[in-house]
Amino acid sequence: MGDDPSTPNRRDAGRPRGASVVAAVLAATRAELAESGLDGLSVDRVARRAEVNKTSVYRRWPTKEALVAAAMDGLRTEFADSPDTGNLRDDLHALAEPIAEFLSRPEGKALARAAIGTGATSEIAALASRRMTEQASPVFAIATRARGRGEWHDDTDPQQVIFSLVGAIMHRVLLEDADPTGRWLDSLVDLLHRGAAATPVAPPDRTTP
Amino acid sequence: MGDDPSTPNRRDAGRPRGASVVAAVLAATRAELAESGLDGLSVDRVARRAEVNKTSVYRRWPTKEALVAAAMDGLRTEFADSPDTGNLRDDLHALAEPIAEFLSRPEGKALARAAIGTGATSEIAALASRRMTEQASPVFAIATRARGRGEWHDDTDPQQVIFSLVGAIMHRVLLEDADPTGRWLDSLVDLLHRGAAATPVAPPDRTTP
Amino acid sequence: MGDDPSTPNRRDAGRPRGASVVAAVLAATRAELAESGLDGLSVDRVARRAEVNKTSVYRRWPTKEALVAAAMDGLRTEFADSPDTGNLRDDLHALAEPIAEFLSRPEGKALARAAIGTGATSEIAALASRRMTEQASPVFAIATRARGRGEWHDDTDPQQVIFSLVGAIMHRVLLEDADPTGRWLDSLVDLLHRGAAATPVAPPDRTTP
Amino acid sequence: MGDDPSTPNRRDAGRPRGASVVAAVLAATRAELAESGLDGLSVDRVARRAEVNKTSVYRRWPTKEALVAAAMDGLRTEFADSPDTGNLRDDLHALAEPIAEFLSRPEGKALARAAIGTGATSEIAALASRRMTEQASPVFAIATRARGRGEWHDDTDPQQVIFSLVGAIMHRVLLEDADPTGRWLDSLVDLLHRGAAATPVAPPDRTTP
DNA sequence: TGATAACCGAGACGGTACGTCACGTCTTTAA
DNA sequence: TTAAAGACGTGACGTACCGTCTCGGTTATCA
Repeated sequence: MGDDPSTPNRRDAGRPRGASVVAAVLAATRAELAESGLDGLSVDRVARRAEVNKTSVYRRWPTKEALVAAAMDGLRTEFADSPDTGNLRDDLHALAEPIAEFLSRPEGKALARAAIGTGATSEIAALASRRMTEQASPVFAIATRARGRGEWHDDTDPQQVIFSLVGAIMHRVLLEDADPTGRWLDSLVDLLHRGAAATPVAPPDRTTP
Repeated sequence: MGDDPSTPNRRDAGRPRGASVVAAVLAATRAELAESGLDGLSVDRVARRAEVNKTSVYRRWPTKEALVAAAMDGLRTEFADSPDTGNLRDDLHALAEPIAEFLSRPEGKALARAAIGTGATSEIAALASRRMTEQASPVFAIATRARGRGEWHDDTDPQQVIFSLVGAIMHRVLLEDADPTGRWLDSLVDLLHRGAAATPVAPPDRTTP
Repeated sequence: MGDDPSTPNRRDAGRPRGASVVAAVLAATRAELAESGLDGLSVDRVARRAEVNKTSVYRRWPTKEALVAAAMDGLRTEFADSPDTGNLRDDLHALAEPIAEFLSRPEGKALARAAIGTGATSEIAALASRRMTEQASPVFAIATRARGRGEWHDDTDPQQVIFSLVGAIMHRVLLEDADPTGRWLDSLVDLLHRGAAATPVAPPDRTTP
Repeated sequence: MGDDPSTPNRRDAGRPRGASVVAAVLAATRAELAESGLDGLSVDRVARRAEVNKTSVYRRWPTKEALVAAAMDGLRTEFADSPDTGNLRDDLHALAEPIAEFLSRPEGKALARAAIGTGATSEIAALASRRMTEQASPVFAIATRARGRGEWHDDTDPQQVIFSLVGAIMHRVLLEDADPTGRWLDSLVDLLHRGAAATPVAPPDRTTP
């Protein structure tokens, strides 16, 4: 006794949490979310589906929010790096494409719905925002490159471009229930490209003399 | 059976539905919606708040959806007529402004959240879409006028302009929890104006020779 | 309108309570009590057994105590009138017999256990006391009659006689798990009769000269 | 595994059981029992109060019953020897007094309640019976002495006297929530003394010639 | 004017889910 | 081996809403 350096601040005592439980619950949560939406989501059913006890769910995730957020956190789509295609239009398209893809998937839709449905202050919305920010960050690099090439309109806020993009896609996916397919997305990117570009842009498919 | 003409085909017998009940319930619904959001909404509480019996609520609106839709139907903002300002940019701004205003109000937010949260097939989303369509319809007139003046870019789909506008505003209001204020909205309209316009647009504040 | 005397203080509004529910629940409660004892009693199980919803149970009986008390209230054994047999000893026996019988039955045992187990201030104990008092009241009549015949010992408190009687029976039934059968009860009554009587008492079966 | 003397034939290896754990747990159990009664008793709370782990409780006492029984076993009141006062009445009083005293104390009450509440077949009831039997055993000596003095009524079963005594006290303490005070106890002993005695007994305060 | 039919308030009812608590078993690390 | 720590399945707790139902009492309209 005395200045015992090995103070028993045992932080790793006790039976460790079974990894399988976490996985099963989160998977079940994602499945339920995709099927029934956020407010059709019941902890009881999630637990039943994961073949895990309700208390085991509550032990880790004290609120439904936290559970959904955790489930969504596992969705980390790898859409981080958008390549330098050499021109603004294709850079924007490369940025938009994985976002559209993500929001087309049931889980992506569910996350978006949940984020919007629960309000801006919710944990879920925060998560979604974080995701979006991660994804949106390349837009600054794109803008910088474009500006270097004289392609960027000075008055354009890069964030506004990306948010318009995302907003339009969300509108299409969540309210119109339509897919953000290739042609549609092309057209949208063209629209915003013209808005962001310094000079008039030739129509993409018609050859200019 | 029988061709008795005096058969009591009385369709309008009985005590008529009190109008006050409708008003009270819808008002209570709107209030609860603004306070607690869509899934914090309980018929029991609405009825209690309206000082009306639960049965009287269910008699008219069989589902929670229908109730919310009816409540929202009373929101008819008068944003139908956008004037002809003589140029595309201001036409677009005149179109965007009331939308932004509507989505800033608590009830507007609530409607948007509800529409998105309940899924694209829901009655509420249908209502929201209808509202949006009503509001968006002038965009075709705007496009036609602009085309007449040689201001409209041929490849631009008017719908896509309006949906980008709405989507960007929704993103700002519902996810970023920020107001779509004058400067921000100006900037957004500029962006989309440039996208929709046939020719390069001079920066709004710098005079070009 | 005006001074309407028939003020709508409708006490009988609403759907009337189904009598069958009450009966089923109380029966189930008694059965569970007899099987599992007081703290083996679960509202969940009672409801399941009665094929009634849990909420329907809670609607009427807010606590487990109240439920048990109500169930026990249905036990009103008809042991109110003890006849005048003409002598003290038989009067006492006539008083003791139905008590012993009641405490031998499973429900009687359960009530006694519950009353004692939950503490003297509980609703159940109050009920048990009431029952006991109802039953014990004839002891005063018995004492009065006996005093008239010169059979009652002046210093004896009638209540103490009845409480000794009940206490002894409870001890036998609840702690020794033995039946208060005829011979044993005879003997107990004899003991207390001698204690309560003014003069020495001859043994019941041996003839005195 | 040869006969290596230094082979750890460790029969006493491992961490020794801390004696303090037992004491702490039993003390906590008694405290909780007195506070919350038998079914307000939770192993979790006991462990927390004793600042001991739940596991350590279960290691020693596999059931709640066993725990309570063990806790009660520490109550050994020293009421074993009742002196020979030379007459039956005072012998009985000397026997009754410590019993009444024990049942007045909170722990005594708790034990009695627990014994009755858990049913006759429970470990606790067995313990209580054992206690009672230990305490009651002198009644045979008392009866024998009284019979020697011609004071004992032949038909009286000594056990029945003691059980009536105990039963009456329990009734008073557990159901009436009253103390078995001196005067009341005197009166009870008188009643049973008269019942047990061979000859009529003079009132204790009036002198007979 | 009176029957008829709908409205309305009140509340019972069977469900489902909520989030919490205690149980007793188990698995792990530290002493 | 014991102890502390805590995960885990089980099951009950008491509450809140859901949507349906059965009542009694109230208005209207129509015969």
